[in-house]
Formats: sequence, structure tokens, C-alpha cells
Amino acid sequence: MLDLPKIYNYRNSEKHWINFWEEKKFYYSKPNSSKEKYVIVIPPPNVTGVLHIGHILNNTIQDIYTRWKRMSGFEACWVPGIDHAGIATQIVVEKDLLKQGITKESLGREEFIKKVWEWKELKGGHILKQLRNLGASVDWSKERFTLDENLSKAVKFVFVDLFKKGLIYRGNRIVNWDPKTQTAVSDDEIIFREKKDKLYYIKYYLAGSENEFIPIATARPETMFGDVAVAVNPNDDRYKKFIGKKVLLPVVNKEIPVIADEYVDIEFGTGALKITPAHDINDFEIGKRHNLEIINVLTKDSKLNEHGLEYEGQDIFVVRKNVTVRLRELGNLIKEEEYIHNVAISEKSDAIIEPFMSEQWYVSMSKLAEPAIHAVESGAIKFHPEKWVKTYMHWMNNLQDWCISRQLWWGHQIPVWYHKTTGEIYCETEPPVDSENWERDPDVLDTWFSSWLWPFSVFGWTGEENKNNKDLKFYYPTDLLVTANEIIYLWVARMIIAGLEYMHDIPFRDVYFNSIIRDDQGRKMSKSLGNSPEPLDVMDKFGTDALRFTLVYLAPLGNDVLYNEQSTEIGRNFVTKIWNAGRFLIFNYNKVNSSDDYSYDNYKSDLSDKWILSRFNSTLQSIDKNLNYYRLNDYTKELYNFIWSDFCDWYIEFLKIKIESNRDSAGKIIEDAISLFINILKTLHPVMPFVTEELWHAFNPDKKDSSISIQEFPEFDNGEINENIEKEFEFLKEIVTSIRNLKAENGISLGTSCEIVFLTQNEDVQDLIKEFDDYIKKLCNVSDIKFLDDPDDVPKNSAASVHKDLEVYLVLEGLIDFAKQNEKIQKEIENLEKYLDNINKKLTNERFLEKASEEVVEKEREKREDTIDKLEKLKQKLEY
RNA sequence: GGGCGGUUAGCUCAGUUGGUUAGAGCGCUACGUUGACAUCGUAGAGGUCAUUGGUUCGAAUCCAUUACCGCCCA
Repeated sequence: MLDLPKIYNYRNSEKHWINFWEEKKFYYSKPNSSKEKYVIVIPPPNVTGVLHIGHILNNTIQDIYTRWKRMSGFEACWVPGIDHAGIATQIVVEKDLLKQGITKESLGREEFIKKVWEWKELKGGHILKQLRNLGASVDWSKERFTLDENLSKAVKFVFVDLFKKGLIYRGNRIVNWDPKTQTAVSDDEIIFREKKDKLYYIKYYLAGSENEFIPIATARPETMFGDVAVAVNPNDDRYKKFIGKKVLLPVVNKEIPVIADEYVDIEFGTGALKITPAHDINDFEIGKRHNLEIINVLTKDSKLNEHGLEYEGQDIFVVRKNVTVRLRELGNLIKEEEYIHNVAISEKSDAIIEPFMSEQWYVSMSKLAEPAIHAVESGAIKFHPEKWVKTYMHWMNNLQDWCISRQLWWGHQIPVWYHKTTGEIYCETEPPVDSENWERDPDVLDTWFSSWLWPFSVFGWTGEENKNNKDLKFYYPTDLLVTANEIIYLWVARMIIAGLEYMHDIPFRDVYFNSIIRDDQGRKMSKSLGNSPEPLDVMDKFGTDALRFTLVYLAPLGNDVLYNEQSTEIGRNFVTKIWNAGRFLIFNYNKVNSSDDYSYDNYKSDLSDKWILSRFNSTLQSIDKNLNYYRLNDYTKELYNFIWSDFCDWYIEFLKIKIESNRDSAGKIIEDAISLFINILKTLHPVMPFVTEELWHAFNPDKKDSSISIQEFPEFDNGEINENIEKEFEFLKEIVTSIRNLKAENGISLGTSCEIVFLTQNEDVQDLIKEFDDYIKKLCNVSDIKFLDDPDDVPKNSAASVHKDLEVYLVLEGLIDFAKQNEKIQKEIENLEKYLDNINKKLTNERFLEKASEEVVEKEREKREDTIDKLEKLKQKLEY
């Protein structure tokens, strides 16, 4: 083996192994494997997307499971891909074109779409290339795009099928209208932002009256042209007398009724509400209940239409000003008040969203949802953490129909044609034969309408005709979905619905909702805040393994993660630790094998060897449990503690001494240690693929064409786990620690050699110390060890520590501060007395003795014995 | 307004079916460079487990209450 360089060059290592893994096609999967499959489909990122820190966690988790299952003998398959992101992509390309002075209208639909494809080929899907840097073990041969031919076929098939089943319909509803991009957007594409506005108080005079009026408070006077009623709460004494009468709508001079509705909040504003069903979702609902007319007063670019009288053609914000002026002139304006409220903004275009009546396509959800509710209720699909089941159910039981049409050009155009003369609707996957007589619906489908088919469309599903193709049969249903809880409705629920409707089976068995990563002040990472570290920079600065490890280590199941770049040091330091442990082993292997001072012989394992094997197997057992229960941070913590504390701090420290004191079998000793270390590397590989691959190859110079990623994941052996061995070794550790402690307390550096006296009557303890006296001497820098069995023989000038069946004395003439020692012992005695009091309280409590289990009582008795014993010895010490 | 979470060391968090003198990492203090590692080692200090009440022999853990914080939906 070649000695390792002092510093691990992760940059070279990462570049090298990424190319190596791809060249060797290790992660390509075949559907005819004899192995059991394990499948994950990636949540497809936007074609316009760039990698952010949340992607790193999400994809690292998918990679951990893919690599773990692959090493555990499964045919693992992780499918990568991207979605076409209708609005976002269209906006990006439109902006690009505008820079050259070109509008999409001047190009026409067909030419514009060509431009979008050109952009996609050139710049789109950059995020997948970034994902390569993460070491994602995806099957690149299966990369998919939601606008691929087959995936498009699937979308068309589903639309036509649902239409024919009567589950897709066209309706005139209020939608969230983005006046800038002129399309409907879904609730989920909207963000709310606080805005300072004004609340206008307006008199609506009672018809025929000069002085009686109802005061109305509104933030949107410009919509009054669409007012069809005034609503008050039926329990509001102020307005009871007006119910059923009419008021005169100012400016418009039209009479509208006063109606009663429980919805009206008596406390808010004046307690009277103007009802504009076309421009407010709540008004729309009230209008429906009272059978009111719907008057749309806006155009698609949010100007007033013909209902706006003299204001027709003016932008709504201009109208707001002008109407207010007019109302003041007319004497109808009572007052204006500052008003802060949340305004809906389009996430993609930043435009203020306008509730807008328009004709859109809808999917009727309630019937489709039933089996999807059952699938989660019955546990066929499991959520991790489980709490999201509640959120899911809450939504599923209050389902709204899904608006799927978008007034865009980029996407799947709706397969519906209208007859030019009869108006008849034709909905098929292929255009009508006499196409000259038909006009196609210009709208495209919501991007999620293709994403909801993702778990089977990626495997070639295009409809009924091939639902049993080879890939689907093998890969569907998939095993795990890893995603963010933000899209539980948007995507997860809909995939379950689609899977059950079209594959008659759930799309995945387990759903893991990964943590949301926030900055160290708890704020969401966002571009506008600039609080998101650039992942590629962090990877370059700390190493990819370091970032992967840190994020998983910090991400507890079900909670958010507060992250800042500096915390990546956790991972970086750990990588360094592992690297150096590997370097130490190789260095010693070479030393032992190149010198005549050492030889290879069989070696009978001692307590420390049995202990580390026991610890390793316990660790393996927990790893298995933690990965199965999706406790990923426990998986990393377990490994971190085992490697750092057990393997490095203790086992390697013992190993150094062991090799020197067993020179004839040093070869065997180091080989055993290396084979254990290689197994450790395998357990670490899923989360840290690069450094483990690098080290594995260093230890296996003859396996140049292979990879740690296709080795077998170590299985735990219950027979190696031995509680007694662990206890015994822990006692040994306690002895070593107590000597170091005595030295530190008395201001004696570890470098200063000194003498130790052990006082014990217990032969097992004596044997243990004798067996390891060499280790104790070296680990604590002790020159001499003596045994005593009579307390009277203990040297007067010594500091002591008391243990079960053992007292340890540090002999150092003249250097011990006895006052300080006594103080410390006194404190310990006080603590122990308090502790003993508590135990005694329990043991004298009859109800405790009655009701607590035998085991627990016995444990308390033992504790009492030990404490009394220890107290006694400590009190003796005080006498010196 | 409705729903779902959270509150444990200076900071970030573990603590899985109630039984530990409540743990880890970072930070802090002291000492240390002996052939893996200063991106390190050895040791130490640091907590009324948000409040109040209840259930229980026993509560950080279960129930209720209050306060504060966060998220989702309207």
C-alpha cells in the first residue's frame, strides 16, 4: 500500500470518482435483475432551477438510501429528471428576448416555443449537472423531462380519459389572475406580502333617502362598478332595519339590495360589506348563496372594462385614485384610514394577483381523492415523520377542484378543439381529421398535471396500452419519495391520486419529508434575503462529503435545520479525522511489513479487540434500525461517535501500544484493524461517498476497476455484541481517565511521569489492571504501578479517586495541594449524600416497593450499596 | 380566524414504550506539539428541562392551562 498524503485533496478526489463512477456505469439499473428492486424517483427540479442548499439535503438523503440499498443487495435505481416549469421558463425566455427587442407576440406561438426549446438545450437543466458534483448515484440512462415525447403522451392520455369520465370540466370561476403574464396561477404559486394601503369609508345612501346611509369600508373602491349588494351581519343591531331594503350605489347610480350574511364580521371596518362577486373570492361565495349577479369589471391586463363607465381603459390603480376624488366631490367619502394588509403576489412574476372571473379547466377531485385517503389511512403509504398525515388528511377532506389550465404557450397544450360553427367540443389525443373546421384551445396545462404522473410516466407509461411494460412491472411502485413538506398537496397527494387511478397501485411506500433549511436566525433561505450560501462554493471550500455529512447530521427527523456555512466544519473535521485514521493504519501496515523488527503471526484477541468488535456490531445494529426508521441524523451521529470516540480515541490508542508490545504478531494485528476499518468505511459510504472511495482504493490497490459502492454493506452479528466485555473495558477506561484527572487536578501535566498505587481486594480488578498495566502506563505516562490491599499502607502524600472495588492513588511528594483535594472530596461527599437521600426516600416508600417493578427496586438497592461504600471511602480520605 | 408543531447548557440540538446524579457538537477555561490527526489531544466549568396545575410510587417524557415562537391554510 502507498502511504497517504498528509492532507486529503478532496477536490481532485471528487472529480476523479465522479468520472470513474459514470464511466463504469455502476449505477445503471436493469429491469430483468434477479435482485429485489429498490426505486426512488427524484422530485424533478425546475428546468430553470439552480442548486440551493435545500437540494443538497434532499438529494443526499436520496443518495444515502440508494447507496445503502445497493450495497445491501438490492437492484437500486434512482431516476433523475427535470420538469418544464411553465410560467418560470416562459418568463425567463421572454425576458431574454425582450433584451433583443423581441416580444413573444411578434414571434408567434410556434416560433416562440422553438426559442424556448433552444434555451432549454443551451441553459436548461443546469441543476442536474450541478447534482453530478454532489456524487448522486443516479441512473443517468433514465433521465427524463416532463415534455419528453412519452411523458407528453401520458399527459394527453390522462386529460382525455378524465374528460371522458366526466372528471375534467370547464367552469367560470374566480381564479388567481396574474395580470403581468396574463395567466391563472395556483394558490401555491402565490406569496403574501404586507402592504400599506388605505381603507376608504364610503356612504351608500338608502334608496330614496337623503340622509340615511350605510357606511362601507373598503380597500378597493375601484371595484364598486361590480358591486351587486351590501351585506351586513343578521345579528348586527345597527343595520338590522336595512336588511331587505335597497341602497344607491354611488357614481354608478344603481340600486342594489342589502342582504344579511353570517360571514360579515361585525367588528371589522364598519361592519357592512360591499359585495363584488367577480373580484373577491369571499364575495363570490356570498353571491352564490344569495343568487347574485356577477359583474366582471376588469380586463385581462387589469384595466377597467365597459362597466367602468368613464373610467373604461384606465388601470385599476389610476381608477382607485380617480374614483376616490369623485366620491369626495359627491360627498360620499367619509374618511380614509391607513390600512396594512397582506396582498397576494405572484411568486414567479412579482405582479399583484387579481381575483378574476374566467373560464378555466378543472379536475373534479373529491371522487379521485377517496382511494388516496384510504391509502394513507391504512398505512399502505407511510409518512416520515408521521405528523404530516394530519396535514394530508386535513387537505384531502377539504378538497377544492384543481384548476389546471394556464394561459401560457410553454407546456402541454390542452387536447381540446372547438368546432368553429357548432361550438361542439372535441377532446382526443389526436387532432380531428377535418382540422380546418376546428380551433384548438390555446391554453396549456399546469406543470403539476405532468408531475403527478411522474412515478410511472418516467418508466414509459403512456396510457392503458402499455401499462404492463417491462420497466413498469419491475420498478413500480417505487419505494421511497424524499421531498419537502411544502408540496404535500401540490405534488405528493396528487401523485398518490394519479397512481391509484392509473396504475391501480400506490406510487411509493414511504414518503420522507426532509427538513427545511433556514439561516441561523431561523429565516427561510431566499434569494432576495441573500442568506443562502452558494452550495457549490461551500462544496469547494469544505468538500462535498463535509457538506453532505453536516446537513444530515444537523437535520433531525421532522424539524427544521438552522444552518450557516461555518457549521460545515463539523463535516470537514470528521473527514479529516477519518482520513488520518486511514493514514495511520497504512503507515503502520507499511512499517510492520518493511522491517525485520516485526513479523506476522497469529494473535489472540484481547479485551480491547473484543470490545471494539462489540461496539462496532452494536453500532451496525443501530445503523440498520435508524436507516429503517428514517432517523438519518441518528445514523450519522452513531457513526460519528463510534469512529471518533471508540475507534480513534481508544482503539487506535491501544493499537499503538499493542503493536509495539506484540512485535511477533504485529502483522496480524494491523491487518485485523484494517479489515475492521474497511467495514467502517462501508457503513460510512452512503453519506460520504468520496473519502470512503478514496480510502477503500488505498487499502485495495489490486481492485482498481471496482468500487466501495458495490461492496456488501456489513451486517451486524449479534454474537459479537457482549455487554460484559463492554462493561469491563469501560472500567479500564475509567481507570485511565481517573489517573489523567488526578494529574490535571493537581496541576501535573500529562507529560510528567509519576507513580500510581492501586488499592483493591478484588482479584478480577487486579487481574484486569495487571493485564493492561503497560497500556495504563503509556496512556497516562505512569512510571510505576504498585498494588496494596491494606488502606493503612497507602502513602500519606497522595491524591485519591474512589471507584467500585478500587481506589487509585497518585503519589507525588510535595506537589499536592491537600486543601484543594479536601475541598473537592468534600464536594463529592455532599453530592453523594444528596443522591443517597433520594435513593433512601424511594426505598423507604412502601408504595414504591409495592408498585415499582422488581428490576427497578433491585437497581435502587444496588445503587444504595455502591453509594454507601463510596461515601465511606471518601470520608476516610478526608482524615488525611 | 382554523389546523399543525416547538420552548432542554452561552449557541445549535439529542433524549424513540414514564425509572440516567438529564447528554452531544460548537463556544468557554486550564494544560499539551510523544510518529495518524492543532481541521488535534487531555481534563474542566456550565441546566429549577418555558409557566402553573394534574395523573403516578416515580414526569424533561403522559394530560390540562397560560405565555412566547414558528409553519401551513383562509
